Amino acid sequence: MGYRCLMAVDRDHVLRTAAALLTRKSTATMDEVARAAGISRATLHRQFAGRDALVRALEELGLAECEAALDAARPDEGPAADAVRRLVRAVEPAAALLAFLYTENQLFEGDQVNEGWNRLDARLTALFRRGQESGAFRLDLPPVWLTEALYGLLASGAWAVAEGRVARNDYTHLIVELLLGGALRREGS
Amino acid sequence: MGYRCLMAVDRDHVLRTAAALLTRKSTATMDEVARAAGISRATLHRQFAGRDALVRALEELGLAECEAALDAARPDEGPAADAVRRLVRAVEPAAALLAFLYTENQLFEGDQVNEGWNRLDARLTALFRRGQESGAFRLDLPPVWLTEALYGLLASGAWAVAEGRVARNDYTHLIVELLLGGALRREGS
DNA sequence: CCGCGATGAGACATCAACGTCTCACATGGG
DNA sequence: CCCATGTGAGACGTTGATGTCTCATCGCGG
Repeated sequence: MGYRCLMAVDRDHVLRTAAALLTRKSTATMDEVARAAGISRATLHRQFAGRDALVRALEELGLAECEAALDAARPDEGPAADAVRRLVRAVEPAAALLAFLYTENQLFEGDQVNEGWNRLDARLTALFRRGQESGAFRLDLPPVWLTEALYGLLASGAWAVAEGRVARNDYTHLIVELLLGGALRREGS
Repeated sequence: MGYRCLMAVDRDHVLRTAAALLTRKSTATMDEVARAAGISRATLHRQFAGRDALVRALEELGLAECEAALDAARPDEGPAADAVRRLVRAVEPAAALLAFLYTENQLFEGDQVNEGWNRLDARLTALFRRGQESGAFRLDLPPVWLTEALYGLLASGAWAVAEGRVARNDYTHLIVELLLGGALRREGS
């Protein structure tokens, strides 16, 4: 018996290929997704009941990667600003997928948003709140807004990189510096 | 003779209604768009050859509103930071439409992006560059990135408002303060 | 060598949106 | 009053993606 082990690795490969494709072309066909993954449409359909199931699986993948990045960033250790820096750096590989899911979720008109996003939002919001309470972050920008803005900047950055407007290596720096420091020069430096 | 004047006002009304609907549900049907505008699908088709034509028209509308907002903000007068503030305030009414077009354009895979966007990008980039050259903006964030980030924040803000996460009245303030000042408290204040 | 399971290729029906068409209506001007 | 124009309602064919199905093939273990 094969223990279905091959199916598992294939599934992950298909998922990541689909993520890479749908990130670039969010309206890609099931056939295109299958072709991109090097499998037939039939096999794709055997692993994911339909397009919805595929998107759901991508959602869980992106969510898991974000949570993993957040865990790796140790959001409760050290200055909040440094934690944000670590977080953005850690989440960079998943940024494109996150951008896809972020815009995709705009058309889930309130039906069922994966509960996982709420948990992730809560953790991010908590990080920003910690920054405020420690005196490092300003108080007139609500943690909820900072969370939302982080999503937006991650997506914008991913697209800017994809279109060649900014260098891939600058991605983390540009996002972190803008989110934390803003465009204005600081009086201190 | 009716001078076709009624068609003009109807066209504008349809366009704005479509903008409001597609902003919330980017996959809305032509039938839904027509119904939302209070007209029949046939009439909608008489005014816009197809869905593509409708999106193109929306693109021109959003572009025109952005250019108008930029004109009204007088981007060449006074401190660049104040100009950005005026710009965000002026572009707020068009923010939702801009958010729709911003994500919609992600799937124009390089074919034909309306030349108007390039002009708008150039004007925004020039504003940020002026801020750098005047010494007000930091130099390690390229104007191109600031432009891209502005789009992203405008979209994020529009969605956050639509979902009730932030108050509509705070929209301008939140975006401008984050874009210019960042999340960190400034040493000076 | 045989059989089992997974796969690829492709046919097939379904469905939703689209675009086009016709026809009836009603509204307003001549 | 009459007609021209714009409109609503709806039928119709087309298209593209989807989901399901069958069948031939291939690889691998027994």
